[in-house]
Amino acid sequence: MAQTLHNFHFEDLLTRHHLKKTAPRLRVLSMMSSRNTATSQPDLESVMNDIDRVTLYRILSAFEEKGIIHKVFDLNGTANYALCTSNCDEGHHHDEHLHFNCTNCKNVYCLNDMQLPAINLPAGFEPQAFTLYASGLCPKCSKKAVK
Amino acid sequence: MAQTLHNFHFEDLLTRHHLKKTAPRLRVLSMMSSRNTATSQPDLESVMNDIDRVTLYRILSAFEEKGIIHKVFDLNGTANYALCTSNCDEGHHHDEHLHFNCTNCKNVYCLNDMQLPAINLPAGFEPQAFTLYASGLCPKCSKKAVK
DNA sequence: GTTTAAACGCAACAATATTACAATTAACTA
DNA sequence: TAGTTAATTGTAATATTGTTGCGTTTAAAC
Ligand SMILES: [Mn+2]
Ligand SMILES: [Mn+2]
Ligand SMILES: [Zn+2]
Ligand SMILES: [Zn+2]
Repeated sequence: MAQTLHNFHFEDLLTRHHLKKTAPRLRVLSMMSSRNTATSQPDLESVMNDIDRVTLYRILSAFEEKGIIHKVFDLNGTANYALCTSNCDEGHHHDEHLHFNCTNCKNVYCLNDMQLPAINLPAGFEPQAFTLYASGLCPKCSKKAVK
Repeated sequence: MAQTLHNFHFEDLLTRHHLKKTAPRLRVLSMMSSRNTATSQPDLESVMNDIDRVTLYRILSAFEEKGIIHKVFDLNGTANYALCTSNCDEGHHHDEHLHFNCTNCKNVYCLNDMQLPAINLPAGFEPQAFTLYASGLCPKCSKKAVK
């Protein structure tokens, strides 16, 4: 996480997905990759406050469609966005990892390594995707709590 | 589900939680208990369109605080509400069951019997609650799909 | 350099949610 | 049973989040 990705990586990413390289898009990618947690819509909006809100929404939905980022709602129903690390395809994500929502700092962590256990459902239900959330204290906040 | 609950049950419920028995509250309880799926905020609002929106929000948050209902966001981030069946306490829910969101009819099902498997997290994370969602086709919609 | 589809910015609007305060009423008490 | 009061409701104003339509700009292709 917080791996040092350079601008040409993002430019590459955009080209591969047939998206024009534009300043707003590169900024969104750069911001997201600089964090080790997902970024909430309000955060995005305040940091990118010189980019039009509509443009931001369009960038986010384009990225999501292309499989570049995924959207996850936190416990308060707020949208959070994070880069996909699991080679998601256009229109087909497979980010079935655990999301951890800290009740203290509100951050949403993508725990990419945590695979979901097998779940079986009552007869009749035909599941296509699973999402697992955990909430509680993240490492930083649990340390503070000990003090 | 869709168990025939009578008005005096709800009145009882309200008294037990030190909530005044009012028409809007009884109607919300009655509506929710008549369904076997969670009720979305838009649904609630349109069915209860003669109750003020603010009142509705206040009823919902009061019920949630008291452990009478629980709130679950569907895949689109829309709030859905369902009665608690797991003896939730004031300020402390334990509705850790699976929620199934049908991609066709959009209904949210509380699968109260499905317990979550044990999940272990990376070091440092201190989970307090888990939430598991599945999406796909519900029994009704999967039947239709076969035709 | 020209062309053009894609992307952006702006304005208007829709949906969801919250806050402040005045009016009403369910529940308690005398 | 009437009177009192805190809880609840209604109303208005505002905030936040998200969408749509349309004119302008620009990255990319030729
Ligand atoms: Mn994630
Ligand atoms: Mn439920
Ligand atoms: Zn935290
Ligand atoms: Zn269905």
